[in-house]
Amino acid sequence: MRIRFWLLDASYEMVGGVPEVRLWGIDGEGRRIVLLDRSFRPYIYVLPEEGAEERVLRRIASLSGRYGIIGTDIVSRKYFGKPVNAIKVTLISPRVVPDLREAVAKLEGVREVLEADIRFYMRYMIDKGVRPCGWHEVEVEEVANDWGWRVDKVYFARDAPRYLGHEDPPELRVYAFDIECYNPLGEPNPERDPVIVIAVKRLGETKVFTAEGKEDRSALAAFVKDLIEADPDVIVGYNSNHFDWPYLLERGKVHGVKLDVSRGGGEPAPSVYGHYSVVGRANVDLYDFAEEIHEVKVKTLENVADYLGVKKKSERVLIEGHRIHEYWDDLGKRPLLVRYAVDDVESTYGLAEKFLPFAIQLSNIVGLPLDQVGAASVGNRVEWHLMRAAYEYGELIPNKVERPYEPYKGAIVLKPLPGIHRNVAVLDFSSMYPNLMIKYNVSPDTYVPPEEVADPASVNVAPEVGHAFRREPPGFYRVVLERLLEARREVREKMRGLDPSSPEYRVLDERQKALKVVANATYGYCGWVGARWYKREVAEATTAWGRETIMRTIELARKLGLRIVYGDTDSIFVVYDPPRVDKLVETINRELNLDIKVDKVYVKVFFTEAKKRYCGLLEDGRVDVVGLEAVRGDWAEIAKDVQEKVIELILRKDDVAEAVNFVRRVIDDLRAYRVPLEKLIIWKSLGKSLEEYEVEAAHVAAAKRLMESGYKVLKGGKVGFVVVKGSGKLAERAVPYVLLKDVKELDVDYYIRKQVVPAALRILGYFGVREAQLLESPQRTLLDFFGG
DNA sequence: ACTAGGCGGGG
DNA sequence: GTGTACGCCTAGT
Repeated sequence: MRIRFWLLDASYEMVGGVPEVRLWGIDGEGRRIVLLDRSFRPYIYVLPEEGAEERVLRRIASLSGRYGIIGTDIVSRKYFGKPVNAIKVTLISPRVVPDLREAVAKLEGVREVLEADIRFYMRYMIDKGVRPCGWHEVEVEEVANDWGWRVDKVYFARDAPRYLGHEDPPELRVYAFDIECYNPLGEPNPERDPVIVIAVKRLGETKVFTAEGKEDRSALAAFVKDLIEADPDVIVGYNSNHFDWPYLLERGKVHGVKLDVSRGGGEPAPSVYGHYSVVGRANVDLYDFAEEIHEVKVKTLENVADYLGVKKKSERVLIEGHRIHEYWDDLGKRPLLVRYAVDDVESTYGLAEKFLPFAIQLSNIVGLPLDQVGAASVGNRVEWHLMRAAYEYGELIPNKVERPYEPYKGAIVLKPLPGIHRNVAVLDFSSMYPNLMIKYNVSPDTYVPPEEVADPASVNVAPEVGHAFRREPPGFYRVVLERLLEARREVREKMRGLDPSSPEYRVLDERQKALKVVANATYGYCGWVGARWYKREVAEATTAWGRETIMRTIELARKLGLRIVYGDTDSIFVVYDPPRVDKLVETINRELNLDIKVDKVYVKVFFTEAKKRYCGLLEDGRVDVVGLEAVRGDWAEIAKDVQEKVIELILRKDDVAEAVNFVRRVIDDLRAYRVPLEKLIIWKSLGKSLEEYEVEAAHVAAAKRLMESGYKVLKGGKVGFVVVKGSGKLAERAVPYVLLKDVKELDVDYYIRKQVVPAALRILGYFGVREAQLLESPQRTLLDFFGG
């Protein structure tokens, strides 16, 4: 019998002494299935020293019995592009691989042991061309569900699954959950504090399980029962890998309640990249995807849901985390806490609808299972994509090696022409670094050390740095990047014929975004010292060619009579003259064989003296703010608001006087404590743990005060503080806003002189406005006095 | 008056 | 644990 299935999750177990790969999925009729394959065996590669093949082979053979080796074959592969003979050592059990690796590495004549650190089910998927979040077909035999797995069908594979494609993903059953914990002592402790509310949501239904007083055993059990009954394909939470799951599991231990919610039996288990694995389902922590939204500074669930239009903050219950226990203890307020949990779980479910389509495409492209792809770092995503490509390309996968950090030169940023410019076009190279790597065949396997360059005509030599790369054959990075960019072109081509509101269009759009993300991240990856395919020369040559490209573009633009006002990395800003710009685009296309296009046109754009800081009014009326305080997360909201308003008045109305008066009014409000506390909080993140700091910065001092008050402050966390009156350093006056007792303690003068005034002057200074002017009294209108 | 540490956002 | 360039704050000398 032949079936089609869409792959959701992969796992393996040893059964009767052999490894059994389990592919959990959904078939063409919507049945949940598991496919068992016992035919695959783990292997590693041994790279012998020159001429040592036979010797090493014999030595490995002598280890056979001890390690369960069932095959040793000499195979031809490539290693950094060079043909090599490697010994492929096949064995029975994946569990023995680490030991075998160590034993073999010690043998005389062994240069390197490769691919001994690849998880067994990943190895299976790579070798069989099986892809998560994609359709496959396979010849099967149905078998009895002896273990009581939570699936409709259990099959034995009679041959290898054949990958069909990623189109038409099935309808997934999504289950969102969120817990609230009793926390009278600040941070809740799972050994002591009960889970008081568990809110869950699936399609069309929201439920709440609550503790009885401080007794949460039955709530826990009811949650487990509900989850099993819902039988979701995807379980989503917000920060669930780092809070909800570990907390629930601890509570389960306290009560002896097993959180046996997987499809194969068993609890969620800590796994790679810090995620929890629920066998047969995809456990996705949406926080991983929210992290990539840079527009939201403090990535709480309510902020992210608000930003994405999933649930407005104004239309939901908000409770400060440290007050949750008060709402539980006060029976009158308990319904509010329940509503809060429901708002949270509805937000989580809404985020799943926003993020999952992208996550699914990313998973399919890089080959990591859906539950891992979000948790994996960018570097790991790129690397898995490369590892898959390496297999197809006959290239051995290099080991991870520890290397010292080596800095190298990056891109060019032009000095802006300060002031206001009208009608400015921004010209952008599309995917500049990937295209340069393709164009010049930049790759670790095409790199030719200086002493080995025999024929200068056969290599591309990078400007400034002089690194040489063979023109032919195509390097590994070229092959991979060409494939990605080509796939993206095809997807975008298909999108053209579709209705943008159709589900098909949405899927394709998410796919093209994922393809772009992976292509663009590949350059950063190649310059990361932790990368398997790291090569400093590759990264260094790529940026050198980037600098050359932008400089030649500037030259060409000038020759065409275009006036350049700014440029950064892969873009130039020119006074828009359509015929000349068209000519430039065409010339670059022809002479550099690269694609540049008009990305946007500013009706007006304003530059200060500083690079990477400007603002502009777009043709459609929107205002872009780049790099300025208004868009930075480490300035008080009041300063950001003021700057944004000043920018609007300058760009839209050319009204300096009105802008000045606006700033004066805000200063006046500050002096009278008429500004809400939220607008005075300064958020900064902790780049390291508190002990590691060399200087006592304000946010570090504030974090220490938080710690003393019983809050947990971790590396990577954000600290919100306000500045209070007093003498001495800022650090001595930085108080966590949650600990502020009276707003009258606030140092409004600090906010005026160090926040509002500098932010306003960054713009207004260019128009001759000085600090003293801003500090004068505002002209108040009647409206201001009578509740305007 | 100066440098260094620290941070965040940009391309 | 993707890269470098950049500006600007405060601490510290």
